[in-house]
Amino acid sequence: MARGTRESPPTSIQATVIEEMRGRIISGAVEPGTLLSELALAEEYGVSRTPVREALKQLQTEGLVEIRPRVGTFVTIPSRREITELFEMKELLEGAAARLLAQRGRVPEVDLLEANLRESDEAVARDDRERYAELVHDFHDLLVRGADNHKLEAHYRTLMNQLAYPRLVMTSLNRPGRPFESDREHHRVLELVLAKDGDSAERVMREHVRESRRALLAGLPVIGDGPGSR
Amino acid sequence: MARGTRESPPTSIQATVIEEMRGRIISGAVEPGTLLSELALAEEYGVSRTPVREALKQLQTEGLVEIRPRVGTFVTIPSRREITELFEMKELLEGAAARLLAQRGRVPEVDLLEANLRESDEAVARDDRERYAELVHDFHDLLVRGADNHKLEAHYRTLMNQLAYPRLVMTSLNRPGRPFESDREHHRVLELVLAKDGDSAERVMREHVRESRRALLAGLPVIGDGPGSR
DNA sequence: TTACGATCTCTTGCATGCCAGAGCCGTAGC
DNA sequence: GCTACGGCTCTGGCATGCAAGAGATCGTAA
Repeated sequence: MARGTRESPPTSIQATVIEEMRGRIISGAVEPGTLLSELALAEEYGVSRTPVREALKQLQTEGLVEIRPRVGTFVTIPSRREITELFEMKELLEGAAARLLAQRGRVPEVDLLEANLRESDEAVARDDRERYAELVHDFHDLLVRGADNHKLEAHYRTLMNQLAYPRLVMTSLNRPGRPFESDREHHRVLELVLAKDGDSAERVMREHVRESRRALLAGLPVIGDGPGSR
Repeated sequence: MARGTRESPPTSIQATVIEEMRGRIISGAVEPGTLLSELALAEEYGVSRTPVREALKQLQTEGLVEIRPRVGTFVTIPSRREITELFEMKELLEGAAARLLAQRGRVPEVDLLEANLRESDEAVARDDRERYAELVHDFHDLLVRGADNHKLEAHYRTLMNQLAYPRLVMTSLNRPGRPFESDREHHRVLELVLAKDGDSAERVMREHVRESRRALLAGLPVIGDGPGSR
């Protein structure tokens, strides 16, 4: 599954290729639909096709590329349906994370979340959307980590990679008033977590995800449906 | 992701190996901890190491095997912690599936679920635990499919494969009275789905999963903690 | 001008060979 | 008897070469 961090010592070639390519895809450095030739990548990285091939195969299972046998490997173009599904999963998993975190009580992640919100308030106050986007990312990341369920975390990361989320956050934050609302919603969630009210924390977190999705899709150009909407 | 079914025409060698090995692992035909040598498997299937290697790599991302570089590939031994996490995810995803299904209204899967419960009642009545175990599996499968969210379904399948669930179901059903309770809980869930009460369907489904987990762990021998509990 | 077809090129799938790291086992020294 | 060391064997990591399928392209014929 998506291991965004960790493991620097046993840097096998394919692990390097995986991280590199994953970074390019989720950052948008390579456009969806782009052909990723094994040979071209191998030459670019100065390695043989084998590790590249294995890296692409893993990225396929992560849903980031699509390997069409004997044709080519392409950066996945998410269909509208898939995006909807991904947001459903985001809502689901983050909601669950909020619940689990609330059940755990005061753990280090909660302190970090409080610090995050303090800085978020400042960023919103001075309308620093760039910085606030980072803080939003950190907030959600901390929440999921705080749930202390590695499976949940791994699957969450995989799904968010498919959304290429970092690119999208800015879109939603550019809507007037959205940063302020977002920040307030974060506060409500954390309050409920501190109150150890798992049920409510989950519910409010879900609402927050739905709101952010709405804000995002409203500011997004229409995306052509990919071929794979069944 | 785990594609349990589909895709017979483009049967590449590695796809064959993946399905075969996955089947062996989740059915318990190979013990957890077993060494899976690339060379041995290649000879067994009469192919070269390459497709075997790629198959094992995919099974690793599915969490079914663990590749220790330069050492060997082993069937994953889930730690107690991982099992707990997997059940948390099961509760989460099946609960969400129940909610989503309830929102969809009367779809074909609902009819199939009703048929499933009719047969389940009979199986329980005549104490046919073998058959009832199958029906339980179908029930949960239908529920998740009925949620009509491919991402949810794919991740659910992956997680359940890690649990090697089919092997476990019988354990819980051997507890006196458990089949009857289980069947009744299924009925309650479906009733709420039919009433389109998503909130309650999710809540009851979660309770059901927790109950089945309890029944299962109670009848299970203590498993030694794997090394990989971080 | 258009439609069809052969060919040609690019793609991945698979086989094979070599290499380095890890672990094991036997042996030698204490 | 115990410990430490050295080689041996097994493991996967990687490089490379060939084959087959898919798609584009260009020429030819209607």
